[in-house]
Amino acid sequence: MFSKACEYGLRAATYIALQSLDGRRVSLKEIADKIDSPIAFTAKILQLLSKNNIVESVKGAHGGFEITRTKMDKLKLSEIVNAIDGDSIYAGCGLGLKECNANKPCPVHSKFVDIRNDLREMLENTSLYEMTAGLEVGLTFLKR
Amino acid sequence: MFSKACEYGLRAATYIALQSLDGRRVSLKEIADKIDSPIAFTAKILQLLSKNNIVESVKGAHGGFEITRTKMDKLKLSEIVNAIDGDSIYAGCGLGLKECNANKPCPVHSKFVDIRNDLREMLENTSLYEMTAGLEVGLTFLKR
DNA sequence: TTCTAATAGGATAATTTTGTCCGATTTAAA
DNA sequence: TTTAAATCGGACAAAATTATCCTATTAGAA
Ligand code: FES
Ligand code: FES
Repeated sequence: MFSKACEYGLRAATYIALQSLDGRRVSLKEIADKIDSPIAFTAKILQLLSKNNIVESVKGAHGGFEITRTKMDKLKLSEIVNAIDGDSIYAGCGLGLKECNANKPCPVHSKFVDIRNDLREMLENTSLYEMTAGLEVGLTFLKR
Repeated sequence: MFSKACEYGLRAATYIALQSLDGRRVSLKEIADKIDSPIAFTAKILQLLSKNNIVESVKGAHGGFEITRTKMDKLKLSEIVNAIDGDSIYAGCGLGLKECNANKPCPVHSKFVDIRNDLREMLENTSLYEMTAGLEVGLTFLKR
C-alpha cells in the first residue's frame, strides 16, 4: 500500500508527536529504536519531513525532532503520505494505466474509485494528533 | 497498490478472457501489444498464471493463451492478485508492522481494516468475466 | 574556546522489482 | 519429415527502492 519509506515516516512522525505532547524533543536514535526502523534510512526520511515542514529538526547537542501541538492537530496523514510517496495512491489507476481517467476508465475503475476515495478521505481526515491517542494507554503500538 | 507484475497480469487475463469469448486463442505478442506491456516480462507473468491454473497455455504453432467461459465466470480477481502478489494486500499492516493484528493494533488499524476489507471484498466478488463487459462496447479500456 | 552530541547531506551498497535475451521444447502445417 | 510459430525456462541486466557509511555542520555545555 505505502512504501517502506512512507511507513517509517508515518510511524516516526507519530512517535515524535507523542513525545512532543510531553515537551520532549527526541533524537533520531530514540525514534529508530522506538519504531523499529533502520536508523540511517529513517534519518533521510526525517530530513524530507523536515524540509516539508512536517516536523521540526534542531541541530547540535540537545537537538532532535519535535512538532508543536497546534501543528500535530492541523497536520493530516495525507500530508505525510504526499511528502513521501506523492499522489500515486490518490491518482493512480488500479490496473496501472498511465492516469486514472473516468472518461477512459479501466475495467475496475468504477469499483476502484470508491475504495481509493475512502482511503484518501481517511488520510485527509486523520490528524497526527489522533494517532497518538491510543499509544500512551497501550491500546495501540508503533512496533511489535 | 498492486505491483506492476500484478497490473499486467490482471490486464492480460482480462484481454485473454475477452478474446476467448469469441473463441480466439491469443499469442503473447498480441497480448503485450493490446495491453501495452513489456512482452518478455508479460511472458513470465503468464507462465505464473498458467501454473496457477488461471489461464491455459498451448505451446507450438497456433498456440497461445485462452480461458474457458466457465472458468472466467468462476475466477475472481482475488485469485489473480493472490497468485502474483500474495496476500500482503489483505494481511499487511498499513504502517508496516510485521503483521496486522487486532490484538496489538497500530494507530491506523481501526480505520484501515475497513478500507482493506472493502478492497478484499471487491476483488473476491468481481469475476474475470465481469471485467470484459465494457471492453467490447468501448466503455472501458486496457491501455491508453 | 574547546569538546561533544546531534542533525545534514553526499556517496555508496544491497536488495527487490522490473525487464531482456536466448536457447530448448512443443506442435501444427507444408 | 522439415519448417515455422509459438510457449517455457534459465540466465542475465537495468532500474527503483531500501539501507549504510562517512564527513560536514551546528550548537549546547564544560
Ligand atoms: S482508470 Fe483504472 S482506476 Fe480509474
Ligand atoms: S495493525 Fe496496522 S493495520 Fe492492522
